[in-house]
Amino acid sequence: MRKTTEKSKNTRTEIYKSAIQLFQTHGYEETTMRMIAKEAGVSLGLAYYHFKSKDDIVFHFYELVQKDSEEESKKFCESNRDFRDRIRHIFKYKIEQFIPHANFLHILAKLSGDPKSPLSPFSEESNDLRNREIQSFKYAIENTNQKFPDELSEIIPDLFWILELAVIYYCLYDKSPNKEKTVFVLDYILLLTFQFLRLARLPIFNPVRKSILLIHNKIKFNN
Amino acid sequence: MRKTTEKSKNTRTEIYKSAIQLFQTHGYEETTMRMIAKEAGVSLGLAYYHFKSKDDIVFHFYELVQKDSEEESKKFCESNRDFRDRIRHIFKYKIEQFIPHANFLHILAKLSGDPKSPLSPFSEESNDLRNREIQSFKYAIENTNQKFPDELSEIIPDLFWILELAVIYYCLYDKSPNKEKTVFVLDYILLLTFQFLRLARLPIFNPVRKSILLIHNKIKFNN
DNA sequence: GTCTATAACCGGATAGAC
DNA sequence: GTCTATCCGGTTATAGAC
Repeated sequence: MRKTTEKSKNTRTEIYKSAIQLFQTHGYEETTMRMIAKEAGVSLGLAYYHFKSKDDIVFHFYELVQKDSEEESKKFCESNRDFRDRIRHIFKYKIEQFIPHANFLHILAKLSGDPKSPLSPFSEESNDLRNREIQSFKYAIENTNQKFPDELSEIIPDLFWILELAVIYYCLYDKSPNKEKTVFVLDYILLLTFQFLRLARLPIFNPVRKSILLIHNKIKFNN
Repeated sequence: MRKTTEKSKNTRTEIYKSAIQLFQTHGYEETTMRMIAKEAGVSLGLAYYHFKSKDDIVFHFYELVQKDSEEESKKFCESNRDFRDRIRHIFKYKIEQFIPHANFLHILAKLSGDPKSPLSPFSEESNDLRNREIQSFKYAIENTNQKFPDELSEIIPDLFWILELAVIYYCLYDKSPNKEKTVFVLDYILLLTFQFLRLARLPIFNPVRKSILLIHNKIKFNN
């Protein structure tokens, strides 16, 4: 499946674009691989040569979103030193990327819900994707004035990754136009998070921090 | 699809048992509806008469688990007044029910991940299931000596339901034998939860409680 | 309403020729 | 890399028996 020639790459892109367009207009389930192939002007077999399954196309969509939001967040961090702004931007940007594709986002949820699927946030195949996303949060932490609870600072990126997962899930279920419910809730989720981070530095929080560290250490989802 | 006769009920049960048994031994994907029908000694058509899809069998499994754990938790609450014990028991019991079925649990995750599926925790169809589960937590709160943060006490059942959701998800992904990783982590999750509940009653937590209430009010997943 | 039997549809996925 | 033919299994349809 190496993409050596330029032509091959174009074909793959053509198939991908046809698929996404059909997903948007007809919905995922209603779109058949045969339709995708026809729309892209190629044979069914070729579609499967480039994408090993229908789901795989959605996985590719997710990869592109991931790559894009990574670059965007890096760029944003360079021009902005405020941790809260950085975090808010990472979350907001990802949601915005989802908005035009509301018609087939539920497949993301379905796929990621299956531990066997490469799209599962805990699968082998998405290790790379996950680590890169966590890396974005690590990046956001650097060169910022934000103070973190001492022992927790190491695992803050992981915690934010989990929070992001939760927000994304909520977003996938969100039926409101332009995901406005998610956007609204997000602000308060972040408010809560930062309120909590501030309190978590207090001495009375010692046992809580200990528990969190212990749990995190046991779970170790990012190898 | 009304089950009037005893015979019909038995047939349905037979199909269900055959299916579950095959799922356990061969795995969900490897088990075909034709195999299930054959194993149950009925025609393919009849299998579809009793279950509208292959997924529907898994949904039925979840219903049974839910019903069973509801009754069990009610019974337990009658003999035990300690809130922590009650909560721990609800969580543990559910995990234990999953253990023998580790082979096809990933389908639960997949189904529930799809907002369109009746198994989705936020879908219309599972409103009833969800409300009953939340009811279990409400039941656990009654007649107990546990103190709760004032304004939060109303929404504590909902919060525990979300926590349970998270634990179940972790459990579904857990590959360790007999879900021992989940069982281990669960204790610390609950420890953390109760540490937090205790702290949440302090005055410095006023703004945090406010945020939680606001978010909960906006989300309103249980209609 | 419950059940059998069988054929057919449909679409995801694969094999193998070129 | 690309195509055509084929498989496979979930699902549906039909026609009839009790």
